[in-house]
Amino acid sequence: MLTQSEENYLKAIFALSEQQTEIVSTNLLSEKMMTKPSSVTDMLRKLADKSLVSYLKYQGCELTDKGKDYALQIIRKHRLWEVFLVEKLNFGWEEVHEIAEQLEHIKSSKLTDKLDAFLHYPKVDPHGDPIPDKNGNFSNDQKTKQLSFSNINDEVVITGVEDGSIEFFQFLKHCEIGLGTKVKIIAKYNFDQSVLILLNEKEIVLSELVSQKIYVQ
Amino acid sequence: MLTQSEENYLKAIFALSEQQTEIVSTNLLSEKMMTKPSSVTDMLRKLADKSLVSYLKYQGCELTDKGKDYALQIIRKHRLWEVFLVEKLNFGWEEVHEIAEQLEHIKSSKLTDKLDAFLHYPKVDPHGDPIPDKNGNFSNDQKTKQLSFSNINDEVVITGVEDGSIEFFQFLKHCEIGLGTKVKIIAKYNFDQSVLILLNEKEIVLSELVSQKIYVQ
DNA sequence: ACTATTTTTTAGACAAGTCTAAAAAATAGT
DNA sequence: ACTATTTTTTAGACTTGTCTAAAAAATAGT
Repeated sequence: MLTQSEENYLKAIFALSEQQTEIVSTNLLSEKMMTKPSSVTDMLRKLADKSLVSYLKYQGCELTDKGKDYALQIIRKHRLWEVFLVEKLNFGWEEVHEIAEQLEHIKSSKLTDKLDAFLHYPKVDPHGDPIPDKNGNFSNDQKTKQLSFSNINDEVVITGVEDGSIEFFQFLKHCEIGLGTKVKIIAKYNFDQSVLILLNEKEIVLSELVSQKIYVQ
Repeated sequence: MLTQSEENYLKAIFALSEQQTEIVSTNLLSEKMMTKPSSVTDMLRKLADKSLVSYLKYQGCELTDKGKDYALQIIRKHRLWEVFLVEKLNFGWEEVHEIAEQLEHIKSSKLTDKLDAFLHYPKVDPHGDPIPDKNGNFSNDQKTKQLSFSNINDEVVITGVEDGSIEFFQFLKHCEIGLGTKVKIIAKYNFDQSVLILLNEKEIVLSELVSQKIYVQ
């Protein structure tokens, strides 16, 4: 049984090795965890002792299969709780991350599975991120294409958004942008890479950064 | 913001000063917390520093108003989560306590209030224990009269059960004894203080101990 | 290839929450 | 009231997860 801190490290290593590099460096991990590199070194030795990561001095770390399974279970719990908070308790997108960070550490696989069933086995969380099943399997086809790559006159459906700041989520809420929202690309401006879209009969300009944080299909 | 351990001490002090004595001794608390008395002394000094308990060396402790409020919020969360687990996720009575022990430490009063609303503001948890409202108020009329005090031919409704072992809850489940169950007292045996009851057309003998752990009205 | 810089580790420290062993205070028995 | 027992506290230690400062290894610049 792992501590919350150990679980948070596993989750961070998993996320970094997906987004960035296969092998995660001590410094990168220390930034993500908002701790000092020396603290990371200590933790990596502990996780290596438990066969959750493979770690070689000065070379960085990588999750073992066991570590990856464990990380996926935490991610599963996090995303299921996010669905619960948004769909059942009517929380806003921007509020759920922090609470799910706490709920993901509750230890009871029976609880997780019953929650999964209660929510009718959702495939994605409120941000469009895929939810691993009981065995850690998931299909990741929601967040493949950024809105910024769409062409003029394309009519697309929003399938995901990048996990970002509270302000970013509040902006999306203000624009009425959510999963499943249909938008049409009206224009793309080369001078600042912004995109003009049509959404619910309103025209909205999305900055380059925003258009890269929204995924469509 | 308190740690889980501090919260658990507050909860234990609250429970003991309700069930046993106004002022809780170090030894009694150490038994309840399953720690050594020396650990309790340390913690009491810490809680006294935070004005959550009043504590005098060698004399025991008592919750301050602030400590009582805090304890009631934890109890509120615990019991709301128990209702959620039983009513929404179909957990059995006997399984929910351990999970609720974890969930009660999730920090978000907004979550607690939204959960309360989602469950339609329940007044009691699955064991018949009252759920404090947002302000810590609750009415305690569910668990006043033990089944053992009922008289022959009384027809009563079960309003609560004492929080007990997993085996005790499994026994209740097997007998189909739940909150709201109607029973009729058929006989009381003086030789062992057991009670014979009629429940769903079946006759069941309840031992003295069991009849004292069931509350009726 | 050698030095300068960056990255990572080691060594020693600290707070929280626990323990054991010993001392001090309170309580009980006669 | 005095001693024996019980209760409670103190003192010192250990673990977890963190830190700072210094040392060691790896990387980059010319």
